[in-house]
Amino acid sequence: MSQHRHPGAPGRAGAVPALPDLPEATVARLPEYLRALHNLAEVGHETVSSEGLAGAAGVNSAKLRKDLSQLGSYGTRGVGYDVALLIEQIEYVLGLTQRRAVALVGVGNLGHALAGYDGFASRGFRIAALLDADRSRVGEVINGLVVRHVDELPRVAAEESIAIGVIATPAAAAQAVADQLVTVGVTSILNFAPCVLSVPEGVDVRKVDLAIELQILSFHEHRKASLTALPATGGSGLTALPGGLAATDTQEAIGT
Amino acid sequence: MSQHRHPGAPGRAGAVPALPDLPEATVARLPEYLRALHNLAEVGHETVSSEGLAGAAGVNSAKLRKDLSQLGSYGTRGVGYDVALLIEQIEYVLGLTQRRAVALVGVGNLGHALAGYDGFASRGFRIAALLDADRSRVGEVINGLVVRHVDELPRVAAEESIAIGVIATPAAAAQAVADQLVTVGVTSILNFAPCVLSVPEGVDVRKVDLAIELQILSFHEHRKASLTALPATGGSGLTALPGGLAATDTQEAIGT
DNA sequence: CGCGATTTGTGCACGTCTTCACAAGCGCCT
DNA sequence: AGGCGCTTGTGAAGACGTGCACAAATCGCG
Ligand SMILES: NC(=O)c1ccc[n+]([C@@H]2O[C@H](COP(=O)([O-])OP(=O)(O)OC[C@H]3O[C@@H](n4cnc5c(N)ncnc54)[C@H](O)[C@@H]3O)[C@@H](O)[C@H]2O)c1
Ligand SMILES: NC(=O)c1ccc[n+]([C@@H]2O[C@H](COP(=O)([O-])OP(=O)(O)OC[C@H]3O[C@@H](n4cnc5c(N)ncnc54)[C@H](O)[C@@H]3O)[C@@H](O)[C@H]2O)c1
Repeated sequence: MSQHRHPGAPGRAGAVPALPDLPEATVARLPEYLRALHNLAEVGHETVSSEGLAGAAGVNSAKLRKDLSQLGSYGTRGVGYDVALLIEQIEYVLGLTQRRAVALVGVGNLGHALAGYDGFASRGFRIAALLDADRSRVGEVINGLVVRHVDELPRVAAEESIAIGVIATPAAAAQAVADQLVTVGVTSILNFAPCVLSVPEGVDVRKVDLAIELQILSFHEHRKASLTALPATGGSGLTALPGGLAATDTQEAIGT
Repeated sequence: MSQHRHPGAPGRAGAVPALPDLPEATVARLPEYLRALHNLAEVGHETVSSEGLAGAAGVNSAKLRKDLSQLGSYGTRGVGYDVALLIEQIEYVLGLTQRRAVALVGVGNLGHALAGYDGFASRGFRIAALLDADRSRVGEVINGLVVRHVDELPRVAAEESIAIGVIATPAAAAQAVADQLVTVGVTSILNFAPCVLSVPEGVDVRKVDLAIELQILSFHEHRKASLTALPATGGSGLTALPGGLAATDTQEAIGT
């Protein structure tokens, strides 16, 4: 019964965990499901239906079921999904069973905020190093970590096994930093600098650009403003649910 | 021929220039083109080919041309696009001809970084207010702006015309803040708190979740690692695709 | 004035993602 | 045991996004 052998969780595995080749869109949503599941677990839910979880994660329930079926997951018809098991499954697929080491390069305005952020630790990551080019910042201690000079990157990479590099330097320096990260073997980069990075094949880059998000919102504002002649749909009022559970799935959140 | 009236550039506008109904994917890329165009303009380029701009923005040139054609934009065959004109066009479509006012709620760790960020001002936005619930933070001056209590939101909204609300509070408070923003008429929200927001129809929400980005990267690390263990498959593998496309989801190798 | 070089704009085919709708499976109750 | 209500997993259809390949348009030059 509880002996559902899940595809490759640490305990047992046929041979190769055989990571299914998940669609990118699914991969991007798994972390959201995971967050929702942790919230549910905290409130004591042992199982959850696709409808319930979809609501908590802000997606369509059919999409959620398809996503979960993709990773060979196990729900029970008529009952739903086992929350704990599903957490374990998703964490395994996302590679969160090992706590990955993150190197943060650029400890300025934004870097400070990131360094002090506890969301890293609580979601499967560990800041292994803070690096900056400014010698006057080197030595500063943030959250128990000392800022080291970026030239020490090779040494740091040798000491710790850096899985992910985070770039929070000005755009002008970002490409150089990316090159350095790649040189020391980093194959995943999260870039906060507003610029395009060029990296060799096999290296993944994701970017976060605040201004782009705002500009997308601006576009929709503009569009909405130009439609003011249209009748408003019956305002249903806001649903204020206790933080954590959002039941209505009617939201305009724009994906990707 | 020049009869092409471009939608409504500053010069004058008939009335409402009927914003074309752009695909979301296109909207999401326009800001990237805009950034690249500004860079090009700074270096003195007066025109740019789709190939050139696509390179600078990190996308496929056919996609770029299709995007630009969507917004009825004008290139000149055999020449390319006029950089200044294109900037004007895109800024118009994105609604950046008016500098939009942003209210930032939650001036903590992250909020401080955002408040001190000059990327707002330089990309078409103006921080109109800093708000926090913690009375001990009220009165603090950041970057020339004073932190006000969140209860003053209605007054602030009346004074300034807030177009966009940015939420940088803990997740537990985010829904309540969103409700407050909606109440005072804000219809676009950028949410940094790791939670799903429930908002009435007509309100747009975009979210930025650092942990999700990291977890997506983690998945690809995991997948890459599980492939390294395997023998080279057939050997077709990675034979230096010249500038070809190896892009999986975000971006990978980009030639210039 | 016409020609060739260049580059845009787009028709088309293909792949990915979303959503609906429903059969199959499960547990509970009688 | 059997039936009933609930929920999953998935086939199929359609919407959406992508990239190729090429005709149409424009410029510069002889
Ligand atoms: N502050 C924000 O809220 C915010 C928001 C979105 C994006 N960003 C982007 O994030 C980046 C950082 O922003 P910021 O406000 O923290 O800037 P900042 O100037 O405060 O900090 C940049 C830091 O990077 C360091 N640095 C510069 N070159 C370096 C190099 N080659 N190697 C290592 N470190 C180097 C600097 O010494 C400095 O400490 C910028 O690209 C900015 O556009 C910032
Ligand atoms: N720090 C980061 O780098 C980072 C990165 C990604 C996401 N986040 C998220 O951003 C949010 C803020 O993070 P932080 O590190 O700045 O936290 P923080 O605790 O430092 O700051 C939160 C601020 O919000 C204020 N606040 C609380 N309730 C409020 C309310 N109802 N109305 C107005 N203000 C209120 C608090 O007084 C505090 O000043 C969190 O949800 C966090 O998960 C932070």
